[in-house]
Amino acid sequence: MPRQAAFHPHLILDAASRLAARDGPAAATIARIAGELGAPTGSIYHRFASRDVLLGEVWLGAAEAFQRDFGAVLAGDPPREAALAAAAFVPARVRRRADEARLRLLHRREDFLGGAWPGELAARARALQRAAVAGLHEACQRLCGRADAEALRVLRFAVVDAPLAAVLPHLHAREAPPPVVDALVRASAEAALAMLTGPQSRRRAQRR
Amino acid sequence: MPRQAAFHPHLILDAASRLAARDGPAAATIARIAGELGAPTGSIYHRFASRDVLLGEVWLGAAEAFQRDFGAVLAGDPPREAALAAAAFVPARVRRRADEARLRLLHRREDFLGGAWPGELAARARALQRAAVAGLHEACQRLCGRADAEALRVLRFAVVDAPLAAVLPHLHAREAPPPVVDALVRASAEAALAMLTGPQSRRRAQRR
DNA sequence: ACTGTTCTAGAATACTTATTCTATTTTGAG
DNA sequence: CTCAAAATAGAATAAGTATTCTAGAACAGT
Repeated sequence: MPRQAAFHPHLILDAASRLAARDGPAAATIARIAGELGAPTGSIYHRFASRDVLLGEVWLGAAEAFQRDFGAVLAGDPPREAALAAAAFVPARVRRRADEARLRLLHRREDFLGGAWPGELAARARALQRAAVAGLHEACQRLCGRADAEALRVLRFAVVDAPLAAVLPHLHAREAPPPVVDALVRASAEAALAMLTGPQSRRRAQRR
Repeated sequence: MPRQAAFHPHLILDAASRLAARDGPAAATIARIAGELGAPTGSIYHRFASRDVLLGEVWLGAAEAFQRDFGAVLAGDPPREAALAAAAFVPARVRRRADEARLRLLHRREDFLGGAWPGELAARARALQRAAVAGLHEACQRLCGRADAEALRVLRFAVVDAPLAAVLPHLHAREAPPPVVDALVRASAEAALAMLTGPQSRRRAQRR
C-alpha cells in the first residue's frame, strides 16, 4: 500500500554523520541535513521525532560501534597484553574510521544534545555507559586484583585517556596519526600500568 | 565630561567568563551576559564591537595567562626537570584556577568563535601560537639536541597532551583532580621523555 | 479504476539569536 | 546654568533555528 521511501532513515543518519564529523555537531542543522539530501525539512521529521533523537542516534551509533570493538580487545587475555592492545586499538581505529573517531572523540554528548537523552535513547545510553564501566572494572580486577577508584583511574588513563590525548592533535588537524603516536601510546600505557602491577607484583613475588 | 561607566569592559568580560566556564561558550549569549549584569544588551555593544570580539577576548585572556606561566616553567633549567615541572604544572594550575582551566582546556577556539579571529585579536592570537611553538621548539632543542617534527610531537605529548588527558575527566566532572593524577602525569611524561633522551643519551655516553 | 496508507513537499509558525537604532540620562568643564 | 560628550536603556530588526501543518503524490491490493 505505502508509497516508496525516497529518504531512508539510514540516508538521513549518514548525511547527519558526515556533517557532524566534518564541521561539528552544531553545524548539523535540520536545514543543512535536508539540503545535503535534496530533501525538504519536513521529511526529516517524518523519520525522526526531533533533532535530538536524530543527533543522539548518530552519536550513540558511533559510540556503540567503537566501544563494542574496544571492549572486545580489552577483555582479551592475558590482561596486561589486553590492556596494551586496547590502548593501541585507539590510534588504529582512528586511522581506519576517521569519521567515527571524529564524532566520538572530538565531541561530547553535550555538544550533540544540549539537554538529556530523549526517551527512546536513554536506555541505550545507560547500557553503553554501564558496559564501559563494567569492562574497565573487570579488566582492572583481572590485572591487579583490585578495582578501587584509584586503580580504575590509572587503568582508564592507560587505555583511554592517554591514547586519546596522543591522537587528538591529529584529529584536530584532520590528518592520520603518524607512527610515533603508537610509540607514545605504548610507552604511556606501560608507564601507567607499571603503577598498578609493577612495584606490587615485584614485592609480592619477593615475599613468596 | 563623560558620564560615569556602570558596566566596565572588565565586568562584562568577567560575566562572560563565568558563563562560558560554567555552561560552555555557547551558553554565553549576549542576552545572558547582559542579564548576569543587570544591563541592557545595547550596553554590551557599547564596549565590544561584536560577540566574537568579546568571547575571543575571554578565550585569549585565559590562554595567554595559562601559557605565560606554563612557558616560564618550561623554559627553566635543567631542561629535563623543566619539562617534568611543566607537565606537573598542568594539574596544579587546574586546581588553583578551575575557571580558567575549563575555558582553556575544555573548549577550543572554534567553540568560542565559529569563524576566524576578528581583526584586532588576530595578531595577539598569532603571537600566542608562535610563542607556544617557539617555547616547545627551544625546550626540545635543549633537551635532546634536535627539534624535528617527531621529537616535537613526543615532547608535546609529554608536557601538554598527556597532562591534559589526565586532568580532563575531572574537569568534566567539575571536581579537583585527585593526587593520583599527578603520579600519572609524572609517569607518562617520564616515559615519553625517555623516548627522546633515554636510549640515545645512553648510547652517546657509551661511545665516548 | 478505486482507495486508503505512507510518503514527499514546502509553506507557515514560534522562538532565539546577534545586532542596530533611537531616545534618555549622567557628568564635569566652561 | 548650559552644553556636549559618553554613557545607559530598551525597543526594533534581521537572520537563523527547530518544529508543525496542510496539501498533494505514489503505490499495492482490491
